[in-house]
Amino acid sequence: MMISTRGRYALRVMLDLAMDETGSYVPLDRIARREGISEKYLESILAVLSRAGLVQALRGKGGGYKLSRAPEEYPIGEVLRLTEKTLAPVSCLEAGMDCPQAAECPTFPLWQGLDKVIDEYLMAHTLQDLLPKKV
Amino acid sequence: MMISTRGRYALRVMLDLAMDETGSYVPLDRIARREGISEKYLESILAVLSRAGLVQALRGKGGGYKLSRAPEEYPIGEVLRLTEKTLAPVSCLEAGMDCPQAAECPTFPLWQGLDKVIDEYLMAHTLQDLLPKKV
DNA sequence: CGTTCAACCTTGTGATACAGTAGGTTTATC
DNA sequence: GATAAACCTACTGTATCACAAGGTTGAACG
Repeated sequence: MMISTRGRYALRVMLDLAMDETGSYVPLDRIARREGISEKYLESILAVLSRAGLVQALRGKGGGYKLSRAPEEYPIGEVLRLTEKTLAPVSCLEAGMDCPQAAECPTFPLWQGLDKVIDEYLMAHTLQDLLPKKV
Repeated sequence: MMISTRGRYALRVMLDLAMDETGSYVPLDRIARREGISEKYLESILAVLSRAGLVQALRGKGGGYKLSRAPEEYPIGEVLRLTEKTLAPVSCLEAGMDCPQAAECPTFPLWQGLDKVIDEYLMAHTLQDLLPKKV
């Protein structure tokens, strides 16, 4: 499968933070408990999200994590691209790949098309779309 | 990535056979040489395709493999589904999974949608679409 | 100033899948 | 009966995943 636990956790954590009304920092252990995810593993995921600026982190007492933007400003694809090694459906399309036989490979256009379909889908939805609507 | 060398090889082999005009059986070593794929590894892939009836195999002298249908009757998705462990983008959607929390999981519909998009794409194209058109 | 809380950083580990290898067995054809 | 080919079983090195352990730095509060 293409999207591992890592990426799925990342998405759930972002949603968790988005649902936190208060706007103050939420500590790691509370997120982990709410989502039922291993603290230590979650830490490594949040580190990435924090370094990339998707969440703001604050150390020390009263610290934790919170979103740095509004939920509708996070395309799902952006979250996943950070936490997954790649979103490409085949290795031919990965970052520094540039297969030299791509030009004459009869299957290459197929993979490009698949990649496009996936990317468009993931970039078309934002965190906001996944939040339970309160009516 | 979601589609491994295994599935890509399978597709290339099917195309290789589709381009073989003669209609007679093509031995493994010739396919392997033409496609630049390890003979032994390819063998395990063709075994699956043969057992599933996508190709016909003949043993002994003059034997080999050939397609059992016309190229336009092979959706790409069918070939890949056989050779890949799964085409599901997340483990939540895999065969005997049925995550018990699926109902309340806010991300579940997203994965269902992604799965649908991928499946539709792969089932909409056939081997025929990938054959170089002779004008 | 020192204690506490919490993020940050480095390292290790068991399980699994992937890609390929090795060698023998059966089945057609000539 | 020799040969060509598919078929079958088992092994191996590499990499990634999902986590665990333990220590370090930094912010707040009494």
